[in-house]
Amino acid sequence: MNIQEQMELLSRGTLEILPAGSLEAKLKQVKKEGRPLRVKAGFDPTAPDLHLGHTVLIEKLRQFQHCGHQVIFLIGDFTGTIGDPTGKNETRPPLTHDEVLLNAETYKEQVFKILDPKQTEVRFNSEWLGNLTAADLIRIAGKATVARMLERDDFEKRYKGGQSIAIHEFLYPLVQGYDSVALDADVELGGNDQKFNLLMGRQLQEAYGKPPQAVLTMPLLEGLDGINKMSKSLNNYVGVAEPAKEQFGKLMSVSDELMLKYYELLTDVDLKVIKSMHPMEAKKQMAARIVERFHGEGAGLIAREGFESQFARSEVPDDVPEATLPAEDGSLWIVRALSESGLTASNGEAIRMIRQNALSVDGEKISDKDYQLNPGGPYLIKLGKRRFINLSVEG
RNA sequence: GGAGAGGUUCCCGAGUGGCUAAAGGGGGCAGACUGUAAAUCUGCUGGCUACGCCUACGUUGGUUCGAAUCCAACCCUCUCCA
Repeated sequence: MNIQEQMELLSRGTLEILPAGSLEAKLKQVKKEGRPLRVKAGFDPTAPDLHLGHTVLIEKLRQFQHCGHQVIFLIGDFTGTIGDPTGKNETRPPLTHDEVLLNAETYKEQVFKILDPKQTEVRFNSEWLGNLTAADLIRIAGKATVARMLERDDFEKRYKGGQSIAIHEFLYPLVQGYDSVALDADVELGGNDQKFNLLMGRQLQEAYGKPPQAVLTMPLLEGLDGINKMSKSLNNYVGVAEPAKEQFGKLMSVSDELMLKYYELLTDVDLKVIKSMHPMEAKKQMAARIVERFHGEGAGLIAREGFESQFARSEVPDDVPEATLPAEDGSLWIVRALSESGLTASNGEAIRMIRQNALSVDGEKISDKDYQLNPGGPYLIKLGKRRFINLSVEG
């Protein structure tokens, strides 16, 4: 692929290339040197699952590979073990190194559904960060200023908004930037929220006498709520490893407006075509496409059929879980059945659901909270639209 | 180190002695409707086989018939000054 073609592919969907023209310059340079680009992207292994938000970046990495370049999939195991000690609203328990490594394993598994392992170098930043001395760290810290740190959008907001900023949070960008120094990255890829950190990488590379990396930022994918960025902690995500049915259902729950953004960032379909379609049909196709990507050919159609049967025609899905509970005094109180089987979190919730007319047993609406199940079954218990269980009662 | 503000339920945020399981909003869940787990509207949103009991307003004690509300000590956060 010539440089022109590469630029076209690589810049599609990107928000910014910093500094402008740097990527093209890098491409020309490595071509002259007869080597591939070293393209770095970092991932924080604080949760075991990758979600669609991450795949925006991973897709882009794959495109780099398609152009023949070397991808460095960097796992932030060192930073992950420190955890986020802001402590106030989001007290995240710091992970142990073992937990982080375990998460990293699942990352690899998931990420190679998209990336080519032969062109991927998986690295852990504890390799070099773990060996830094206090003196080293202070030397790195000397390369940046507080005023510069406060330019970062989220720091500025928190600072002005009277929220706490712990000192070590200033160290994060530095440490992350140092990764680029250690890895001799030519290009670093990140979400738009990482822009500051990515640029810090440039600054540090220069300070250490190395050529500064080109920076590529990608738009952040909004979560299912359409407001916040997709993240596990906000529970507005679609996980790469989730069951097809679950992914499909979640994708169907996005607003019509958000659907367009998903098409834009997660597919290569022409948006004009989508806008001319019926929104429901467009959404079903979007969900199916994405499901196919992670579950293989045909999975999208199966998920779609399951969805239509369960929600459009109110049929019972075919994978209803089974459970057995013992009777008490000859029968089983329905409220206890619901809470014990895990359909509801408590008796109180079960009673509320019944009062709201959400319960049916074997297709019959039950509105009496004192309803008893006789020994036998299995009873098909349905709570709301999505919770099912086949429950047997042991006499 | 000094002066001030503050810590409330999943989140934000009212509440300054009993009417407070605690306004309002968000989120979540349910119902109706539909074009879908969109949108909209309505309701519910600590636990307990429950007209009652238990647990909850940073922590621990205290005052009081009675405390999220008053007092004391402590912990934590923010602002200004140094």
